[in-house]
Amino acid sequence: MRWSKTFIPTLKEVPADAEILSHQLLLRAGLVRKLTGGLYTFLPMGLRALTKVANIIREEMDRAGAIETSMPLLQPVDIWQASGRYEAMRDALYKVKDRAQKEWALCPTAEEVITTLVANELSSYKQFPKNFYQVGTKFRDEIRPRFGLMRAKEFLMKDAYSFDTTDEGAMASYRKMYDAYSRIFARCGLRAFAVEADTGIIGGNYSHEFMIPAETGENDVVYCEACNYAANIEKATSGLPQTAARELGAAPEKFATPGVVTIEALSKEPYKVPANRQIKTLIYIADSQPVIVLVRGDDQLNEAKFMAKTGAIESRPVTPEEIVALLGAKPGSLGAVVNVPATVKVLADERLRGANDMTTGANEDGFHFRCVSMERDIKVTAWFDLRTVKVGEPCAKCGKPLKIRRAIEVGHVFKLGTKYSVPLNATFLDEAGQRSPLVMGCYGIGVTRTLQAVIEQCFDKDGIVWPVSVAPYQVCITPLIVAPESEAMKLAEKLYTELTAAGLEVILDDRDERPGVKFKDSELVGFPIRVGLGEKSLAKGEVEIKPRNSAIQSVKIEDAAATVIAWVKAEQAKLG
RNA sequence: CGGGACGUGGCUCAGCCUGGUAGAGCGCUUGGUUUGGGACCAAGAUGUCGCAGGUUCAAAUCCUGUCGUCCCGACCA
Repeated sequence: MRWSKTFIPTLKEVPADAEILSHQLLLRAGLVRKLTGGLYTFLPMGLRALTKVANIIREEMDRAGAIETSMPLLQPVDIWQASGRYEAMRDALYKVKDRAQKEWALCPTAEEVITTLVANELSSYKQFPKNFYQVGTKFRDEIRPRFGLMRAKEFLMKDAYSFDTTDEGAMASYRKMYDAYSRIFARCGLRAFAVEADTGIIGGNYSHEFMIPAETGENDVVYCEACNYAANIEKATSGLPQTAARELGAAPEKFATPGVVTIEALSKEPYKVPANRQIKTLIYIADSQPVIVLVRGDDQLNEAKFMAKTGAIESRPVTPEEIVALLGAKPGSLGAVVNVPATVKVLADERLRGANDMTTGANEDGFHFRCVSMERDIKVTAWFDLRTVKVGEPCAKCGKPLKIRRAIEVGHVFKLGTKYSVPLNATFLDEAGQRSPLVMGCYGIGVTRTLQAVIEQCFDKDGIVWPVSVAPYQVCITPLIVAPESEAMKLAEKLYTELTAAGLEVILDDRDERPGVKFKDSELVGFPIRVGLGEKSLAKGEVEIKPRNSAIQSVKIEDAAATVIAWVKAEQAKLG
């Protein structure tokens, strides 16, 4: 490809509405342009890089035994209603109406479609296991698109769905995808790691997310360097001891706390009740039902855990007005000792189990109880792990201090079980003629997001530094004189032909620009290796070879092609 | 949806407080000089100052509303 014939609108200045570095580089290197919030046009360089990522994924999916398909983007809503996700997806599901006012959904993911296919077409145990995948556009009505391609309304995703006849089979399918994912991200030049994850509305009971460490990520990951434990903070647990038991008074004792409405205020003079001896009482509305949640005063409720444990599809904190109506007191004086309506569930964090001599609100403005025992004085409906892990807490597996870092989620694997196969009737007949639901798994990779994650991880002060596996072109030939009969241009053409014939992807910068402009542009766009052809080096019978990630070297003209080919092959080998 | 910021040529921004002829740099066009790290000189083109109302002799500037963008939170590949 000739630079002058393609379209690479590089930007010298940083666009005002791009905050994070990878988003700025995406725009500055001329990979994409925004149409409007969350919607981007892929320009030639961006599309080539995106296609590279998609093809790496395809190769690894095929290698893992998955088979490629393509499912409709426009889906009938009745299958969404059948799976129960029409409700669960809520506003994230884009809906459109046709001329008959019938409602359709724009594909955010395709469990319903593939399960319907399998239900209709496959019925014998002999036909399984099967794993169907596709690489296609997905739509989500994001509350807030941001960070360029990271969270967009429309994005490219690889989604795969496995069907097995047994739980062990499903586990094996899961493992295959897990391993394929590790290879995919490594081949993209990414340092990815897997963490235990919450399943959210996709469902199932076992799940890992693949994360790219990055300060601009939207996830907090808890990890242990000693034993490799790693989990999304929405799921992570630690090995903290339960609250120590103490001598306990005969009964809860009410005392006046005028104006005290925070844990912190109660921990100070004159009360001096440390936060770890207080019970924090939170009220949520989960699927329109009020629920009381108790965590220790120095702990933070983890809403993802709350959602997962209660199975709620929607929850929110109550309003102050609702609290007064429910418990008779304003926030700051709430507790679960007295005046709790019998219909309201009380969920307590495991860390409070056995705790006594605790202090909590009295459901009366300006009063608290002390000498409260969780077991004796509070009717707990259910105990769960509901707290958020904090940095430095001991690892539950090995006791070493846990760390927390930000990360970008690029992939997610789920063991779904029969969540979709049962309602959508995807069953098989076993050897005995018995009908059972298929055991499913689903596996997603955000392709566009992965592309941006590569940029987020591979850059320097001059621009993108593509791994050869993802680069739009592997080689950039830069003649400094472009007159057709010049020695530089003739040699450039010759090299172009040789390298292309050797199977490399090459761009020839034939623009009549000053050297500085061409060098800066090639570095900004980030081609892995550049061949510079100018009068100075040609006079010595040499060309200049500049890998993007290392120093410039002079090479004899006759060795140029071989050197470049060897370099690219070596880089490819490094990525596996 | 809640909290914050911002909308002025293709891009980055100044001007607004204190109303009075719409600016700079980059980019673009033409000519010339340059030619190994984002050149220089000259001449040009490009704006309903987001939109709609209002105040005023006069609004980019003040007021009201509205739309859009970005940042923080809930959502997720």
